[in-house]
Amino acid sequence: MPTPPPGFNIGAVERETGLSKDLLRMWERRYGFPRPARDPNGERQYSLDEVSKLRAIRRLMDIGMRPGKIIHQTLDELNALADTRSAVRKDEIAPPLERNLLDLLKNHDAAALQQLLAQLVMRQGLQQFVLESVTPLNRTVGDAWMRGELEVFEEHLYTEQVQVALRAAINAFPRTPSGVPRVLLTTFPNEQHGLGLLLVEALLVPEVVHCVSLGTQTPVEDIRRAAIAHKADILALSFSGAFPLRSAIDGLDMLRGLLPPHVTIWAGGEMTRRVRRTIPGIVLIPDLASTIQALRSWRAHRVPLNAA
Amino acid sequence: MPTPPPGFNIGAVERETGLSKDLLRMWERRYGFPRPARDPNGERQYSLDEVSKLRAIRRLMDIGMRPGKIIHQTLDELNALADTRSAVRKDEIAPPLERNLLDLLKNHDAAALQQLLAQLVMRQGLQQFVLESVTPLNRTVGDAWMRGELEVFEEHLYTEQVQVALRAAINAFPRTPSGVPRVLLTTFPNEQHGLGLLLVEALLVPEVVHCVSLGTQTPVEDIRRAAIAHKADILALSFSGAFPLRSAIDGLDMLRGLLPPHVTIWAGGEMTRRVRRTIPGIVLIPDLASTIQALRSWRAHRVPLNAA
DNA sequence: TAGCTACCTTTGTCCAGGACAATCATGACT
DNA sequence: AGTCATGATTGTCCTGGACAAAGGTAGCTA
Repeated sequence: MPTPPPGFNIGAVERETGLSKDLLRMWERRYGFPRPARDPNGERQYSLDEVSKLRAIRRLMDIGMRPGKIIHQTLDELNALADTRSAVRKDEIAPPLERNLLDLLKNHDAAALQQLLAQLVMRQGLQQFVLESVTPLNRTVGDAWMRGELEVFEEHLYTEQVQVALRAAINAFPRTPSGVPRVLLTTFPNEQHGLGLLLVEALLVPEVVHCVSLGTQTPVEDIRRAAIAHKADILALSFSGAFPLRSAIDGLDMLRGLLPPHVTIWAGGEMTRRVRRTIPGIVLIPDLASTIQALRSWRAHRVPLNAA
Repeated sequence: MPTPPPGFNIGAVERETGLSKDLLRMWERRYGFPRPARDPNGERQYSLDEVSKLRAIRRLMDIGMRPGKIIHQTLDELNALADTRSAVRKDEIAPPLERNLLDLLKNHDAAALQQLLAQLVMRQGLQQFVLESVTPLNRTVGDAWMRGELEVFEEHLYTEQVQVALRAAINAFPRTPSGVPRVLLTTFPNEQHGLGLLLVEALLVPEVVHCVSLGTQTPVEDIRRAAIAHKADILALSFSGAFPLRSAIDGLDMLRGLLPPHVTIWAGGEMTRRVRRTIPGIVLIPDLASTIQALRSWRAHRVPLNAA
């Protein structure tokens, strides 16, 4: 049994793209794409090309395009479409940092990568590191992966090394159990990406905020209990781009009803860009920089109230 | 519109319990549970009780029970079942460290917990900390959680804090890019638990080993590429107790075939206790202490060969 | 005793195709 | 400009059938 990568079954594609099985079948029925091969057992076998195109479509939908309009374009056309979106960025001089990073990743030089990140933290300070280095680097790595320029394991290595650098830097700050506000960080079930939590923590810790992270995938009911048990002032939830919008909004609505009104709820991460309307009682954090604004806003409104 | 908690639709239950929609419908057809009410539109509306019981079933399945055997028990009986499993330990005198830890967790005192762990690392050194403190504490927390004495979020907090302590301690060691052997750490897809990787890394780093971790869930083909790209001497894979034995063995066999023979493969974690026979070309690491033995063994056999 | 094989049972995922509600887009009307 | 009705688009849920993968057992053999 030498070669494992002949095709993806529908479950694998669901995991890879974040598009539900039902939806994949529906698109096939309605639009004729994707039209995967079938294995001897009649089950769909998606090719790598199909999965790549699905990812590209997913990405464009995340920024507001409708599937019916783009599903029949070729992968190249879709990439071109995505490019026009970020044309501004493209025209800039290829930033040396990004190139450097990609080179290190492709050479699998973990040590040098680690050193580069540590150096950046030192030079820029933690907050600036997050806002000005990690954010664009994430984007670079994400784009490169989308285009198939990076292997999965190379992207894993990057994520891991960024986490190491962030944890180290966060630990360098003194613990502040008396910090205000008290922020509880976690994600909903089925959200595996914890990097966002760490990024937010890295932004807050220098502001003398008391952060408690539960890691990823806490059930809603347990989030409620945790927020109360930890006397959280703010509950910060992170959602990756692939997170189903509907699930997120339902869960947020439910949480808002379950928690006392003095607990502020923040919802951040890639997914929040897809949210059109405002969600009552929820503060949306569409990008990392907004985290600090939201914190300032909380302090302006809440602290005087409590102190009075 | 505050929150109507009358029922969960099937998508919500999938999120809450991690059981797929297909599976929920299949259980209803086959076992008659859960049998949710229907809304005016004919769609399933699961009650909170049903969701709670589903969660309990899921927990027991995670430790190896089969759904058919337990699905008709009441919620109380299920909790009792979880109890019997750790009855032996119940009788033992609870060591003070364990009691202390559980108290801190139930008081949600993240700061004190953090301090306790940091103190233990200092006092015992990293390796001893892992072997003599973390291992029994993990067990304590796991048992308490199974018994329902700990909330999910309390268990999450513990895991998170241990990770913080371990990362900090690992970072205190100098990077050793020239360390030998070179160890690559990761897990198979569908294995979300990464704590085991960190524990192994914590044991190896003091031995001047060069560790590169890819985090969790790397596809087999990418593990192969990563091992080659990183020139790994040892590939260390971690499996939690719930990991399907068959998948693990197949994956390991395949990897063994894909990798050159001079790459040693270690398989560790709870799952390995269930492995009866030996797997050709794979070194089983049934407990953490064996990691160090395996390392010594590697050094005894391999280094002379390479040096010769 | 330990390992293997064959066979039966249990369990989870996939399939087809129908239905329908929520969302989006458009255009007419105030 | 804003608001409302209308029609098209889009995603989720439904039923009930099929089947393969994993677990478990018993008998055979070294």
